[in-house]
Amino acid sequence: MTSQRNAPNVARRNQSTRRAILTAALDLVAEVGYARLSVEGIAARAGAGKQTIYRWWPSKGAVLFDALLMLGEGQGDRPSELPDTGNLEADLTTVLHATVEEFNDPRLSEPMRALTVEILLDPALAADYTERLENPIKELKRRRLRSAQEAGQLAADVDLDVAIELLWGPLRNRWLHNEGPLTTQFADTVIETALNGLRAR
Amino acid sequence: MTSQRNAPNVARRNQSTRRAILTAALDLVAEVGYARLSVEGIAARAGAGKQTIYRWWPSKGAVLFDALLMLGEGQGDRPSELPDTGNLEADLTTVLHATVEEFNDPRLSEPMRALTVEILLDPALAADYTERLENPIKELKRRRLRSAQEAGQLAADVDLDVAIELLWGPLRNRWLHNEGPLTTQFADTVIETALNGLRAR
Amino acid sequence: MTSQRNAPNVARRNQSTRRAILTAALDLVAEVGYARLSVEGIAARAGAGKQTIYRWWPSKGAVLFDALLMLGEGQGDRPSELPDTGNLEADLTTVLHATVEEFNDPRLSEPMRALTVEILLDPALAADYTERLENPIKELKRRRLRSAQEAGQLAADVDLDVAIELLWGPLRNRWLHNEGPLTTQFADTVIETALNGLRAR
Amino acid sequence: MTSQRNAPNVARRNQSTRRAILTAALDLVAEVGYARLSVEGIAARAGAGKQTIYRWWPSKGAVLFDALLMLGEGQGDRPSELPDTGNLEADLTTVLHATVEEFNDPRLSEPMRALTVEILLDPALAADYTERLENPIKELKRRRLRSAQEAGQLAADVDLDVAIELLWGPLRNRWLHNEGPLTTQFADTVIETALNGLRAR
DNA sequence: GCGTAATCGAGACGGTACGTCCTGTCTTCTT
DNA sequence: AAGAAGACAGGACGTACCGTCTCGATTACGC
Repeated sequence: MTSQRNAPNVARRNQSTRRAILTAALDLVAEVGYARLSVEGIAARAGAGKQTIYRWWPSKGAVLFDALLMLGEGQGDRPSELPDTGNLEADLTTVLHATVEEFNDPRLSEPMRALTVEILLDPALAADYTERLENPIKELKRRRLRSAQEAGQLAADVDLDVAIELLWGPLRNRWLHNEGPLTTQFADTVIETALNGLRAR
Repeated sequence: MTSQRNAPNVARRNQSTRRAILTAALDLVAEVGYARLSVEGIAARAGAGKQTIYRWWPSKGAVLFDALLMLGEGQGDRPSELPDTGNLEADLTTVLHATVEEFNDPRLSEPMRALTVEILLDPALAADYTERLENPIKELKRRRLRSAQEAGQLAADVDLDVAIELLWGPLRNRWLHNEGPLTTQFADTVIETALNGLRAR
Repeated sequence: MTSQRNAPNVARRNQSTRRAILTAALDLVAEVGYARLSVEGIAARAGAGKQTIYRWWPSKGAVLFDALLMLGEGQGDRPSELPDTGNLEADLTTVLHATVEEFNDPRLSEPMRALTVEILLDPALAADYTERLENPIKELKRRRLRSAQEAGQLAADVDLDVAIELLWGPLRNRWLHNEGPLTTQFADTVIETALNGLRAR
Repeated sequence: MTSQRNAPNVARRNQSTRRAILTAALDLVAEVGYARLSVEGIAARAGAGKQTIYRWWPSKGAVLFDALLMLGEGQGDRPSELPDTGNLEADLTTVLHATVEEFNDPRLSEPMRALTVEILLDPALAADYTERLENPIKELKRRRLRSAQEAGQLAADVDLDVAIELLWGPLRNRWLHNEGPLTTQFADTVIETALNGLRAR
């Protein structure tokens, strides 16, 4: 979280403590699950005082959010563009297969589910999440689809946000609501069905 | 010895207390939101003892679930079939417009969001929900789509579950994650796009 | 403490828990001293929840007060009169020697010092203490001195409250402020000096 | 190597900061009472760093002690002798009336009560206090009483420390334990009773 | 129609965690 | 070096709920 109540002096922040807290949060979510995750537990595990957590984060959800961002930074990801080989279907397959993999990795999946739930309960956190993660990623998707549209691979009158929802939504839903196994084959079916439409022709 | 600790005598159950508890749960979710809903609060509001709640429901999520079912019964809904006029697109429009309306009604929407969150956190509740609500409803959808398929309005090789996801998923996602305004126009766009597919032709 | 904020149901009070808490308070004062005594510590030692303490007592000082009263009850004391043999000086000697003994018993002395300090800081507790302990005891003293006055052993115009202060005050001060050793000999000197006065004659 | 961690260079001490801290301590005791006095609060009020306080004083009681000494210095008191007109009773009356006045002045009384409490809890502070304030003052009292003894106004066999206690104790007790109104009349009664003794004659 | 057994309201209880306050130490930058 | 500022680990505060557990006081059956 960037915005704070009373703006502690960020320059003096102890970075190793920050890392210890974020790591502890990830570890604990993995170990005991989100429902039993507590600020007290994170502080104890990190060897930090509770006040140190409350100084920098407004809620345990915000800690988890930063922890996930840290995880991402570590992997050097945050690409500035989605792949664009000129073949939309192939590129979507690449991207969604990677997503399937992430969703199936408990190290990522557990804290992401936890964060998602927290976001459903905490509008402030939701706003932060939308701004810092969802919107940028959605913009990447939008750009890729616009490029496809210009290349004539996507119908000109398609609403790109609806297209994004048709392509990425089903995967997220299966994951979040445990509505079935997350397989690359499912991703393939979704892509094909969304591109071709349901209608008989 | 048939009687167990966990087998209270349903016949003796006080129905007016039951209703008071479910009503209190709905009222409180509306008033203070899900995050601040507590069993203690429900009991106090309902003029009931906490034990009475714990005797009949395993969690506050289960109370909320029953409360929503009660809400539904009152409206005499629970149709045994989705409308089937022979025109799939028209029927989908009818159904999804009704869904839009439900999602925009705070009396239904707030407790439904709360229940959804609880389901994400509580596998036992999730199983109950899947069995008692989600599966029956999904079966209705599946039947309507199968009928369309047989009538040649849907491609023969379409996976019906994926089709359901493409048609109903975007609405639920917008609602659950507050990702945009829930309008009948959005529903129309989704239906059209899903039926026709994204591909230029 | 008798007066409570929101009057919990005294009839349902768990007496063994009450005793456990009071005993724990006494033990902890003896072990770690008053400065490090905490409600949290008492609860932990007693195997009780903190709320149980806060339900029945407004402060740790009040717990300590009740603990001391319990200690007194156990010893079957709380005499309804001070000894009155007809010989004032002898009776005062008896009483003050007993007081010296109490002050020199760490089991009583430590919690009493702690309570006294707490009373200095907490007017509500002070009022309770005055009403339930100090005033009754002072009345006993007053009665004994009045009897002596009527027997012609005390000057008729002596203010009894001042007399009490001259006789009992020095002992309490030595004890509370650690101003010297608490001996029976000191008590004797005080009695003699107070009775005879300072003036040369 | 002479310099130690615990030996700050007194010569470099910022006197205006020292005064600001002592003044803040007095102000805060007056405003919020002793129980809510905190080092943090003093530092904030004084515009000083907490470390500056911890560098020069071992406890908040010590700060309060110095603050009171500062208050005394300002009034130019610290007499080297108690008044000795040859009339003991008159001189005692003069002195105790002045004491009554001090105890009734909240500017002095509040921090003195606070300091007294702190002394009861902190043996190190108690030792300091005894050495720097109590003993010198007691020596003044002892000298005045010895002079009276030599002048034949006090019985030759009277223990001077007990006499001091009989004369000054009752006033202090009334003040510290709020045991009644502090009036010059009370002081007069104490003096008279202590000098003449309780015994009928 | 009368015990008797379960439900019910009430709420005390042992706990866990909350978010806040303060302690005493430490670090950093300023004077 | 001392000082202002304030982050930090830690401990305790007093509160809110959890889920379990007694308590009488109503019920509503089954004999």
